[in-house]
Amino acid sequence: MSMTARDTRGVVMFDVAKLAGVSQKTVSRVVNGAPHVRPEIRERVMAAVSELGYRPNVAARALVTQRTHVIGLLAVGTLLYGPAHRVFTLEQAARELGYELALASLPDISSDSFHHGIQSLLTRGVEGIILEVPTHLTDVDDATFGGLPVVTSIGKIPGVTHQTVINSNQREAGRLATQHLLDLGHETVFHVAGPLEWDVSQHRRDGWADTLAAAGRPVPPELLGDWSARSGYEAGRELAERDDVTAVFAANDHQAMGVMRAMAEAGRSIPADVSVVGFDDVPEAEFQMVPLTTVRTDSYSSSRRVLSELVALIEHGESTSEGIDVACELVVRRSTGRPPPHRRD
Amino acid sequence: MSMTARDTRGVVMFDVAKLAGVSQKTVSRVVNGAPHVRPEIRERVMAAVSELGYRPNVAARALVTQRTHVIGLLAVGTLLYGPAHRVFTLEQAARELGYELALASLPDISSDSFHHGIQSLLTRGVEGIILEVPTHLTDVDDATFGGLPVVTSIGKIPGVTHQTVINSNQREAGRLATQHLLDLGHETVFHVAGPLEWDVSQHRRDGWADTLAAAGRPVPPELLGDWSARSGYEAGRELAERDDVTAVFAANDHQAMGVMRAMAEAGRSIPADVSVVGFDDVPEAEFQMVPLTTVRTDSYSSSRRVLSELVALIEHGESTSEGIDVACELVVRRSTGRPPPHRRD
DNA sequence: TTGTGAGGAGCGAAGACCACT
DNA sequence: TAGTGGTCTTCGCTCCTCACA
Repeated sequence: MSMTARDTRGVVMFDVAKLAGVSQKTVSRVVNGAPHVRPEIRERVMAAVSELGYRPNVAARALVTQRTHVIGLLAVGTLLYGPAHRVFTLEQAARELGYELALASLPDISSDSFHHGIQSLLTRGVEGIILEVPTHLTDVDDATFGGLPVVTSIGKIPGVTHQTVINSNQREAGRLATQHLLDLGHETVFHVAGPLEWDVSQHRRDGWADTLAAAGRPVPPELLGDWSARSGYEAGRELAERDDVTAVFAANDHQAMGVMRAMAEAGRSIPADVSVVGFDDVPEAEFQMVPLTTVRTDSYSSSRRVLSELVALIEHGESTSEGIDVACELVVRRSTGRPPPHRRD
Repeated sequence: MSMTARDTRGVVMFDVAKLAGVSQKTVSRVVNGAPHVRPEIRERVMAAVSELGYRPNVAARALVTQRTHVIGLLAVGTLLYGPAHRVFTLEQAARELGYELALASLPDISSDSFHHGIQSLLTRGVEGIILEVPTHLTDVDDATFGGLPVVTSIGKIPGVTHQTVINSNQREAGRLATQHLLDLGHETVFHVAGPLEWDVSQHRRDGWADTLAAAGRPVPPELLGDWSARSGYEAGRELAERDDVTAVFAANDHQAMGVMRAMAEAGRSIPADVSVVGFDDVPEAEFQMVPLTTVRTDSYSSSRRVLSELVALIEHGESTSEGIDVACELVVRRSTGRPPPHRRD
């Protein structure tokens, strides 16, 4: 008589022990790969485990070991390419290190939902927290995170001790994009920023502004987008009205697409009349009707760094390194070129 | 003397009880909103809870209640727009119903990683499973899922009893797209399908083929993509070589973008020479240099349906409904138009 | 002695049951 | 008798202690 599926639920260690003719403790040893078990007995136990379809109860284990092996991720804007991509690479990195990810995606950028999210993670028993939210939300102290280690790629959080900051070099990335356009001969570069509540927006913008300033060029006021192609389109329409716009750096690829669309609609051709640079290198950027020049960051290795930092903090209570820099790279395609030869003064 | 952050970890119900001057059981009642507690005592307990920063231990609770309130999601291709979007809408829907999502994203479409994923979910103590993977992987029976309820939008799984199938109408969607192109006067429609291991690819393709057949039109062999813009581009280059191609239906928007790129490169203009329809209505589809005509499905309501089905199965052991249809809608933009007037025979 | 196994306590919370009003 | 609150047991597992080769 074989077990039915339903029965499987109720199989506990004791049942396995009984079937294998050993003590429950021995089963525990086998299941956890502990030493001091004769190979013969080990096999007998394993056989009983698979015969009964035994599966250890994580709740019971967590209760006694005081460990959950769960890492909390607090994120915003998970419907956007960047954040979504980040979630999945982090999830994969977590799995590789023997942890699971508990996701709390905030519905909006408010202090309320931030604290809600944190509470929810703490309640779920996470052992560490990854913060992928704007720092300005984090008017907090150690108590907010229940003393857990915190890792973030968005900048140092004042008042929190157990934290590591991964510098993903957004500023440098903004510099790369801008310098590329200047090198092509553009007088200056216009910028369609992301929402300024996001730290990355600020960093990319700062990189842009710094580069222009360093080159002694005028720094035009930036336009603001919300990461969407629509917002890029709207900004693009404004820019298309001015005939001194020959180069635009958008804070992400989707905004850049919107800019390109607006330019096309206004009869400005890309890159002959206007050059456009994006950010993210989304997979389809290369296959736009005008392939998009963009900046790519190594998000995989960044995620892996973030996670190994956090795991080190959790398991040894110490950080393996201080600031960590992640590489970024300019990918030049067809949407950028020399400025048009004839320009009014 | 206030508690430090670290101490917060060790606060248990008994501590709260002591501080409030009641029994542990009473604290339990208050925390769980159980009746038979005087308002006065309730408040006293609440005060103690927040003073100590008490937070219930999920593991202990799960152990005794035999409930985890966790739903498992098995998904593939989570880096793609469609699946990623689905994960986040499902996660939100789960939260709304008081559950959490445990995500297992498969690294590849193999039977091995499928079973690994399932095992991982079962070990995590999920109470139900959402399957977002190709059905052909599921050569399984009830035992595979530990007798847990299963919900899927990809089609009925043979051999599994506790399941509900949400029909997301992919076939109808393929029909919509194809009929739109025929209505515009195109002789026939070419198709760049997704990987045929994915059920949705098959359904969309079937909808396309059926429509052509029903209209008595030739059904050209479909080209195969892998969901990426690159694969769309490659298919597009093949199509661009033929001068009888005036209409293309791509199985997703990114493939459609690749097709458009290839056409542009070959000097075929859109929609004057070639019409292109995509699928998904990704947010940037509207803001492509030629805004993309596409098919949109209501993924939010679909996710909500999937989840409420599963929760009903978990909590009452029964399905609230049989097959469920989810709406889809054609969004006509600029990438489709009448076929070019002059065509060779 | 040193491996190898068994027995018992306890993790934190909830439910059955009992004891007061 | 109802409403309130407390006591004791239990969930499944791991660790500590101890017994046996």
